[in-house]
Amino acid sequence: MWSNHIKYHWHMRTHQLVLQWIENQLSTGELALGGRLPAERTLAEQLQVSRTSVREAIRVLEAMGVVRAGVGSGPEAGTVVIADPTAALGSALRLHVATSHLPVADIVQTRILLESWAVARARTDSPALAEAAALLEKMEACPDTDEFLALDVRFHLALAEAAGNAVVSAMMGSLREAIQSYAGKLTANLPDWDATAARLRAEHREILAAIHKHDGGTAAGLVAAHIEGYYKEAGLGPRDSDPARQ
Amino acid sequence: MWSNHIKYHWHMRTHQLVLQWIENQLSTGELALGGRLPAERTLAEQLQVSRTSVREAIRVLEAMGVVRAGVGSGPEAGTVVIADPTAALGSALRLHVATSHLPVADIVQTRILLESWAVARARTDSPALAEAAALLEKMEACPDTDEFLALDVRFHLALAEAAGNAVVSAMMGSLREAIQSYAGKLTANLPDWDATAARLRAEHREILAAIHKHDGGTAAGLVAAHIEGYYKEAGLGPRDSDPARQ
DNA sequence: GAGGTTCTGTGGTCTAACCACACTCTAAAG
DNA sequence: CTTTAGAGTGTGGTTAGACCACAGAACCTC
Repeated sequence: MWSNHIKYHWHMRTHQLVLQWIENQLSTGELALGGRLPAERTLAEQLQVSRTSVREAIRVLEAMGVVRAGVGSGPEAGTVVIADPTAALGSALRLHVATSHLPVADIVQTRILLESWAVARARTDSPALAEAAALLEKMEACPDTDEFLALDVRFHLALAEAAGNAVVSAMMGSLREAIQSYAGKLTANLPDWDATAARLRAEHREILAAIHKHDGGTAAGLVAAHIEGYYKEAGLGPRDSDPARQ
Repeated sequence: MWSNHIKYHWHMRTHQLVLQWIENQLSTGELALGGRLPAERTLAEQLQVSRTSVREAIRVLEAMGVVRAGVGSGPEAGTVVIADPTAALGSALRLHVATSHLPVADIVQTRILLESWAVARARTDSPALAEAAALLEKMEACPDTDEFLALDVRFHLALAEAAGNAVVSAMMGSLREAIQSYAGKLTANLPDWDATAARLRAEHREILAAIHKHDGGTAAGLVAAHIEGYYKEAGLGPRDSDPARQ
């Protein structure tokens, strides 16, 4: 995005230079996950720029989930490299939804796409599946609606992770916030929450069972129907909700 | 991401406050697409923070593709609200690929997933399809390999847009950089580029034809085979490359 | 009226301070 | 000797104020 744009007369802004330097360090492996960036003042001196510019670059990386900044000293302090792709995608999605340029219906549709794909190829031995099962247990005896929804989102996230595709997992994770936010609003439209919750639990069990029977196709269909059914029941179905099919 | 973290003793950083304020303005519609933020100095005074903090917030928004900052005066100047979801996702993906936490194989796999889904439900009357056809024409007489690849990426991007899902389009767009970067590297492994290029063109035509015949299923299959075939020919197939199926 | 010239407001950058924090070291107290 | 209270050190967080480059607008001069 920043570099590679062969625009002559393009005066690269200073913080982008810092960004480029750090990205290069990441590419060459000189900076790896868990590694720490030089202190802001040090880095500023090294690159011959002001600390301000260094900080702007770090803010961007932080928003992207690439680093985490911590004050003080010790292992928790300093600016350390992390890997949280979800952070960037999630914030970006939320912001663009705020500008009304990413319709909620599209998000639901995308969720169905990603999730049905993921369960269709979920690995039976994935630890994420075990986590999903555990979450399902918790949901069995969960009286609170909000807590139930939170668990529900985590359950679906776990399903998405079971396919073992980091990009798909990250994208699903980034939808999490958006999903939880309006899923909560939708419960108000439901006539009988207890009945709905019971149905959701039952459907979750069916999905897990299908996965364990290595019946990916069925699992995908169940997931699609599950999500679709919820939004339809709440009166806000995606504009075209059947999953990827061919 | 920023708020909602119910951590007591959590001192929100100043630039996050600015971020929150701006996001709120976007949500309520007081700031809309094409609108201009108050000048940095003005905003700093309004929110009773330093200009530095305002700038850090703006840097983040800029990286997310939410605003564009321009110097000088006139319509091109100032900090303007834009909508470029691709920017955020693209940069984030590139950075996380740099940290080796998003395997290329996963990206290819995700590309196949999104793209085959998109063509399966492409709207025949979509302007994106017309653009795809135009790009195809250009590729017919394109001697340069790099240029051909650039056109190829744009062609596939247009296909993804034809489904009319903004989120899917944004995600595909964000993969663009990553795709083009290693697609270029892969050409070195090809024994006969001219032959390959001819085949790719032919496959593109088939895909477009299938879409226009409203045969989404066939189109999806063709796209999957098309992408998969290329990477296999170059000796770097995704680890599991068949598209969503049920 | 056409052509410069100055004015004004914008973001871009830098410096130099100060703060809060969390660990580390040290020296006094027991 | 152990414990503990305090100073020391290095980190990011924040601020104020200054200066620059830029681009349009308003103003003059010819």
